[in-house]
Amino acid sequence: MNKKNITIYDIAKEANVSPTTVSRVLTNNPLVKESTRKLVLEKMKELDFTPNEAARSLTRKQTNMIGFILPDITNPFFSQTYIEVERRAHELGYTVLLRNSMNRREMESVHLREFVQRRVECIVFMGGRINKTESNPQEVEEMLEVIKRVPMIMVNGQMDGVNCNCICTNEEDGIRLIVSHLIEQGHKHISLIGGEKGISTADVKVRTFKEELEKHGLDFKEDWQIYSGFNIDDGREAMKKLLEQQTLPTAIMGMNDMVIYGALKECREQNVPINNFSFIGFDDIFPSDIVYPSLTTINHNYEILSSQIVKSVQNIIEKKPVEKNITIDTKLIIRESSQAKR
Amino acid sequence: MNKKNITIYDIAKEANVSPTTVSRVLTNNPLVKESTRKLVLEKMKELDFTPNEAARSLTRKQTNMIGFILPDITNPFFSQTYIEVERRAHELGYTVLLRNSMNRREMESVHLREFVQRRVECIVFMGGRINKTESNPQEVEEMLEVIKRVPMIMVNGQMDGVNCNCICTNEEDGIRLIVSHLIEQGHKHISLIGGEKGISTADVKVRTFKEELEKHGLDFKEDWQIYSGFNIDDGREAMKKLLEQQTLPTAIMGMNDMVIYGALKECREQNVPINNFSFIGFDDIFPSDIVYPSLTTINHNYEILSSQIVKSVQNIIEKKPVEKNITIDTKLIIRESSQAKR
DNA sequence: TTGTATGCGTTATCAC
DNA sequence: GTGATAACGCATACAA
Repeated sequence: MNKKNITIYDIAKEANVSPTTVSRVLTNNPLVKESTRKLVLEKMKELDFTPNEAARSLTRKQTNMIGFILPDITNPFFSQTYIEVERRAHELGYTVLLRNSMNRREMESVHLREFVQRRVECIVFMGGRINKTESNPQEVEEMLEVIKRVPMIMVNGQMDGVNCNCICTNEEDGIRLIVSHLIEQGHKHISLIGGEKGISTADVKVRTFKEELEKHGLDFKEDWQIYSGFNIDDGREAMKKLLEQQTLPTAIMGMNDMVIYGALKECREQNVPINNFSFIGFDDIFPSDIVYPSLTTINHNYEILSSQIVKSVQNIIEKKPVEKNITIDTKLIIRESSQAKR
Repeated sequence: MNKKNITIYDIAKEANVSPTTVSRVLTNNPLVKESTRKLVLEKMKELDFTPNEAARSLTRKQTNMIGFILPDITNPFFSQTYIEVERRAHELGYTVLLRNSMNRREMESVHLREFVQRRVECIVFMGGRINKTESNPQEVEEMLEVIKRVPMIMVNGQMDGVNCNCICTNEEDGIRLIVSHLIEQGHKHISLIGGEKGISTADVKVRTFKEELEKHGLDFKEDWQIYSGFNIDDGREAMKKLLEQQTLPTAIMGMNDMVIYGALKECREQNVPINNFSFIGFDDIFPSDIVYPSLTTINHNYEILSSQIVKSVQNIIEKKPVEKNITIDTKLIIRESSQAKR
């Protein structure tokens, strides 16, 4: 904020009308005569006037802001989701506030508090606390406090004890698509690497994975399901452990694409031919199309996901009915890494 | 904003003090007795009070917001820069508003207008109009209008006729590092692909590239410098054209990493051995460490870059002296793609 | 230390 | 169609 702030009073004076009238043209009130509207607009241009959004928010009791908390925008999974939300929200006149939590609880708390303070009209939450299979009581309580003040949408997660809108990828189905695909390709020995026990997205995948193996009459081999984490290095670590085993699988699924990037890296490091395995990721983030071999993976239908998010946001803000739980179907993207071998 | 908004007046009543006193504890004014401060805080907790940021902004005439316009947050180059800025700004109590312009001028205008309206205290600008070698007069004029109201920092760009703070990567030096490295590796036939004529970052690189070749007594071959764009597909396209040539280079530099990802892809598509060439990118975005072969490239020193951005933001807002033009040195990251061949 | 009065820049409610 | 006037929720100058 600079020097002399010019306000609707200044415009009013210049245009020989009341501040009210100026306000009316600002709000596109049709009750104002065309000629005076023109005059006012002219003066606004002349004086380089821009309405103060803080003042507007104060009186209208709405900020047109929505808050978006996610773990890490440098992860393409999140940026691909975020950018679509931003675009669509913008079309509806909403400004989105992005905050990275780095999956850290204090960060989440700080951001939540700020959002409440700034009176965002809806919060979109991804990652962190809403991805724990067993939710932490303190975190639950905090969420409940927040939800009393501002509506929230949880994306790809939920919290027991927090009744709130959820929009989730159908991860179970994603896993089914993968297993079916691998079996079609003739695989009987499948590994699942990465993720972390207690993180719901990992638990769900492991559970479904087991179910699917059983359904198809395949054995689940404990040693081939290796937790490690969700990042590239975690993928390397898991792959390293896997390669130490006596017998090896022929196909390797990752908790996400990142993990597989790491696995590929580890193979190269150890001079293990990439072709020994079929690799499949999860998320279909953009590098999966450019790594070598390009990665077969599960796509989240980002457009649908983000459009659902924004649609829910809008309905919530406008107090229209909203589906509490929305599931987004995934699709299998087949690339080089899972082509039939030998 | 929900039901009955509770305000400092409600707290005041509950605590039997004046609203002023409540305001004082909100602003950490030390003049308030410890016991009453405690009482007030207690009541605030009891009533679940959160100060209204819009109201605060209005009276204090500061919003603690900074605006950040960049082309596309899904591009790791930008997200890697952005996230560091967000983190550091947050430590200083600033909220950053992120806006994607998709390099589109109208988008930039819309965002600029919104920033002015929301009274952000500083704008950080990347990409789009500030990367044109010849700046558009209308865009210049708009920028001047904006700058009159809110200070701006241009990152990796500038505009003739707009006197404003600039923080730029030393791209010339980056190119020099690359050429030297390639020559050390014994290369005499070097190509530069991607980018777009008229975009300053491309023009600068091409110019420096020519200078460096000459300096080292190598010929600049017109056919080996191929414009196409900055994305993966543009890289493919350029590589395709290159492969149609009679004689081929032994080393290929890209305008950025993305372009090289595309080039690698095209080679595979055409069954051209990757090993025929040394590849070098620019930016060191994260997939460069996981593509195959991992990509030698130029790193922007993201920590230094972002810390400089935030430092400048802070100085500008606090009206301390600021260096108008800051240059950030790059560093060469050597990976597999440029190891000596044959 | 604490309280009163006023301003911040809009919008909304009336009345004219 | 237009104009006073009162909110909106907080901070600050000035008093006490």
